Amino acid sequence: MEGAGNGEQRKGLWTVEEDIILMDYVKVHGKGKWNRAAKFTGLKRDGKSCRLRWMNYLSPSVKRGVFSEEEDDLIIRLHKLLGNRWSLIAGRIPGRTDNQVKNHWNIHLSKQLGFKGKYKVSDSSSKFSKKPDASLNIKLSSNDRLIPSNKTEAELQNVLEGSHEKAKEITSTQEPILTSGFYDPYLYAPSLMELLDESLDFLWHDF
DNA sequence: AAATCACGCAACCGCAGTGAT
DNA sequence: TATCACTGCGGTTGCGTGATT
Repeated sequence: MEGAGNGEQRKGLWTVEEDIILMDYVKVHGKGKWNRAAKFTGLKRDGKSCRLRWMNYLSPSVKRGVFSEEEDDLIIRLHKLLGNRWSLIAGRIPGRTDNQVKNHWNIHLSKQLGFKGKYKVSDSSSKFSKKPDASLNIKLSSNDRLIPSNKTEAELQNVLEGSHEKAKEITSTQEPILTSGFYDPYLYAPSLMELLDESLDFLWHDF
């Protein structure tokens, strides 16, 4: 990573001043239109960089700190089900971003589960070179998603959405508990994990 | 104390999908 | 319908820092 950019675009780590400018912009104009945000604020960053900074760091919904065992477990289960669909996995783990989940997987969980080093694409020409074991009856969608062959992508989404709704029901019937200013869903871990197991059973039935 | 190594994380890159014109 | 701008995603890179030699 280079420091201050040569000319127009700045790259590398964000400064506190840049963070404040971006936060102020979002406070007033809301999220989205990141290219416009970059121009409007005068930040020498492109829209993608602004978006990434907000999504992964500045957003108040981002939970920081170490991953709990429950989160690890959830990631492992969801990864088994979904493959490297980090955004989908992160979407089921409140407060965690796809980047966090991806990093955590590559650094900790892949080793823990005996993957050889962190996952690397062996052939740069192939974005998704890590194909599933052919002996497993897995099909790949147009996006190379891992989907049990007897389930459609829509079914998969429905089940996950259903789980999400159920999870909301479960959590809404219990007293919300804040940990360090963040709502900690894993205080409800038993119910949520049972729910996930149900979903996994459904998806992998006859698989 | 200095050099080296390994790890963790933030950020970049390229590509694909989607919506607006 | 075609084109373009924007957004989102996954893979990868490289910096910062603590541990080890």
